[in-house]
Amino acid sequence: MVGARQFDEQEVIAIALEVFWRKGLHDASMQDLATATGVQRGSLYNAYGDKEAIFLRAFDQYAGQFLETAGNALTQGDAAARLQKLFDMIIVNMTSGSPPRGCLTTRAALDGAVSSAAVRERVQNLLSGLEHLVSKAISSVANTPTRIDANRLARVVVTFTRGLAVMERAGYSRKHLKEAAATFVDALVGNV
Amino acid sequence: MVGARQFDEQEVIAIALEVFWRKGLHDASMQDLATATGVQRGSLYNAYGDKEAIFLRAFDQYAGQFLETAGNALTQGDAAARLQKLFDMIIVNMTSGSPPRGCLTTRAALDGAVSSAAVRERVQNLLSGLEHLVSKAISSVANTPTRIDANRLARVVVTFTRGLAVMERAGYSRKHLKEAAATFVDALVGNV
DNA sequence: GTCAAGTTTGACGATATTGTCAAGAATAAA
DNA sequence: TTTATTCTTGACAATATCGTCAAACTTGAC
Repeated sequence: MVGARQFDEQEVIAIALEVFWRKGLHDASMQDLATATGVQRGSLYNAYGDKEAIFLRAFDQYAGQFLETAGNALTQGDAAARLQKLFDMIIVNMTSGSPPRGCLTTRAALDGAVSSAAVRERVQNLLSGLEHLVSKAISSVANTPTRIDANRLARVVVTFTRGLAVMERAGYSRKHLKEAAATFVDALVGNV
Repeated sequence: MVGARQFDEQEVIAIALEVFWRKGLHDASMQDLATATGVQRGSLYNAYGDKEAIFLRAFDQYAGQFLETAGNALTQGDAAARLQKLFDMIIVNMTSGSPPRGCLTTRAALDGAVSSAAVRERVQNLLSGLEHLVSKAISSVANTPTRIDANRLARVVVTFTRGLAVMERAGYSRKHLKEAAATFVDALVGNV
């Protein structure tokens, strides 16, 4: 191919992910991305079309990593331990950095600029993917009789993770979030 | 007082509340507020100073109504019934309108423009106010032995309400949200 | 080396939004 | 009715975006 691209796409998308994570899809400008990546605005437009396209690439990369990590967290121990590990992972994920960067997915879901069907779809896919993992993890624990349907329970768990993301933005520390998650697991276990 | 204000402040704030509810603090412009209220931008600047000041007035009005309604929902029946009523109220609140307007508080918490300490403080106050109401409602139910501390449980309940708000933005219908809330209550009750 | 194709660059016009201000209008008090 | 005070109005400058484009540049293929 002639006229080769002058930048490393992997790196640019990775940096864009950080920018979106910090500022959100709406608040991150093309100039922000250009400055952070060292690639001029015009080049980014040429390579990807628009900001949303860059976001979608970054989000897809993030979603893959996230679901993989979540899947790993959900493999060991009984139902309570699995959920606890999942929450630990998610809470660390959203409270890392200084200041904490929050949850990319939740921010994307709430972003006013999400008139875009594509972004909404990615968010839904990630959440339903997580729901599926949780449901499998719960129902695959051999000796845990489930009074409540695993799918419904999984939806509650996913919804609670979203709640944690909001509470983080409201000012809750990692410690507070972990305490809330522990209480949640404690309240559920033995009654499912 | 000479040079009297030409508009009804109550009405302007009420309309501003609707605009912020629809668009969020960040996305609603002064021009949006001017158009919706019929009051010119200059007059709004003169009367309130800036957009955030208008938001704070609108939010304070909203928060008062919200907590009052929440308090009413939490007064009848056993713990499960009270929580169920609270969730019903909150879900109806966030799924009203077409398209659904979502949750003002959650949007404010996630809004990128919330570098403002004042807005964050209002959000925290509303959430802790709700937490307090829930805690009181749970612990005041006479014959409900609480294995888990009422305050901790209340925090979990509030966190879950925030999760519902996110799921609504992700595309969940009123029906889906009610089902999730019912499952949540079902899973908790009998194990608290 | 030459060349064609894709990439980069810097500038341009178009919008949108903010906050301010001077001049005119309206009002309640004297 | 006069007057002082406050409000309203429309325009202004300052930014910050976006998306586009022609010209220059780079690169790999021939």
